[in-house]
Amino acid sequence: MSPPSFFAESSTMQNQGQGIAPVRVKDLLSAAAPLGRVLVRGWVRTVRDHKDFAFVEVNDGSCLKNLQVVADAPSAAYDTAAALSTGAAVEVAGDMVASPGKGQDWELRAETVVLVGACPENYPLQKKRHSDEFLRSIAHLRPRTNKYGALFRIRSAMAMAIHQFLGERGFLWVHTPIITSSDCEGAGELFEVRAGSRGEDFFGKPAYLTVSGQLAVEMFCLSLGNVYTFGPAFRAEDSNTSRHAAEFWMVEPEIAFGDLAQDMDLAEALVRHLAETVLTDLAEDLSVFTRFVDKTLEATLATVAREPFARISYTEAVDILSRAMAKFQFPVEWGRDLQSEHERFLTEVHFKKPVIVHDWPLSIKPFYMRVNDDEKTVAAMDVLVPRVGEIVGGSQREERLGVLLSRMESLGMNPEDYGWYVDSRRFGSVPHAGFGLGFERLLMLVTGVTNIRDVVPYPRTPGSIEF
RNA sequence: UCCCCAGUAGCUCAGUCGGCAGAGCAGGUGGCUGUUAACCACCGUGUCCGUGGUUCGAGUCCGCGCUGGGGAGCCA
Repeated sequence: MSPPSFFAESSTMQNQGQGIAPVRVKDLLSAAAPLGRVLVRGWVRTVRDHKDFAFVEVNDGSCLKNLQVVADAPSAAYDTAAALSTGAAVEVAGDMVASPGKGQDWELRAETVVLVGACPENYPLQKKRHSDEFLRSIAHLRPRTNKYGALFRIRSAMAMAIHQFLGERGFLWVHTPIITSSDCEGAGELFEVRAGSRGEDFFGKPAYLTVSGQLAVEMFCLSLGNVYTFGPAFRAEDSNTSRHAAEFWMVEPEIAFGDLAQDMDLAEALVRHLAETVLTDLAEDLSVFTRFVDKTLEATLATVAREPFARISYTEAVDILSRAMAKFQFPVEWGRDLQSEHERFLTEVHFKKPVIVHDWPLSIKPFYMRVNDDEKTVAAMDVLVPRVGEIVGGSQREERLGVLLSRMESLGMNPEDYGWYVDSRRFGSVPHAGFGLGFERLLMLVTGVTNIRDVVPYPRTPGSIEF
């Protein structure tokens, strides 16, 4: 049972419970023994009223299950309960007793039922399945459904698990800036930031929303040791797909004195740990997705969590794809980037589990990735997972000043624009490596949800910022 | 940004060859002694996405636009 509510004593809300501390439904339903007189607050999912009694299903968001409230007639509690409608907010006080009916262990025998907030008949959520498209149009109400309640509890738990996993391994969380000045971090179009009437004058130079905290966090890696960022990133790309959003969250660990092998080890350990966490700690919420979204989800997650990822070089990947009998729309040729269909073939058809592809052609990767001895490839790696595709992208960073400068030069970049970044290679440079894990793509992996818009509370995509 | 598909009641959808706008669910009313997305009976529901055109007549055919979805590119 969780600790008593912080608000138990200080609540200003007038309730009928005569000072009883409110209890969350999750704690009530998991109780081993009767809890006596309790107070519950939540939202009505459905009402079944009969002549002599009424059942009210109350959900307070703490867990998937509803609490069954029973009100006997004749009583004021019955009159209020029978008149409740789906969506109404209620406060119920009564005795927690073993349920004589089937389907639940406990139920709340209501002494008082208070209508906290009424809900009229034009409430959009009904006691039936709705399409994801419809629920997306009422994003402010969809967390009241079973599926999205479970989704956002899982989202919170995954974020917590990431902090815990990295924290336990000595990684420090660095809050890199949301507003940046570098206009060429090597990834995508930028959103420009303006300050009302002062415009660009506010910072004295153009400012943008960050596309990645990597360059900034590298500096802290070279001072604090192992570090990570975990926060929002923004891309102004006109991407209209189920896997892209203009605002999304990324986890970006950076390993001091680390190489590509350690980078792959950490990425694999993190993804496997998160899959295991969902399977073991979030089984109830996960069941929604196994039942209604993807019947094979648990098997897929078990494979992710418990089998080592395949690891192949880019050159080997090209070899496998060239020999594959599958017909690809796009040609496979050393030096070209892998297409979605190629990624899916590797992870879904060939290996049937997550695959790490490492050592990519230098010509298709950004300036900060470490050049290998062959001078044709860089120490980069992508983690590909079934259904989602690329979930992690990372590399060992180029720590040699001369090599970094010549890479920037050959890409037409001006090192003076990155003075602070280049400085780090001048003053006590060390090998280091890191990666970015797309948080929403991780959520798609662990829930089976196929549209990124459905794992974000209020999704932002081109032409869409309704909420 | 490109290709494809869709838009009809609050929701999910049917609507034949161009000829009076339909069903289920939700909602309302009543009934029901333990229900589980309860059940039974009865009741209401429309800018057929918008706009222009073809036609005696358009939900239906054609053009344009908007919105949503699927796929591609880019990427996390």
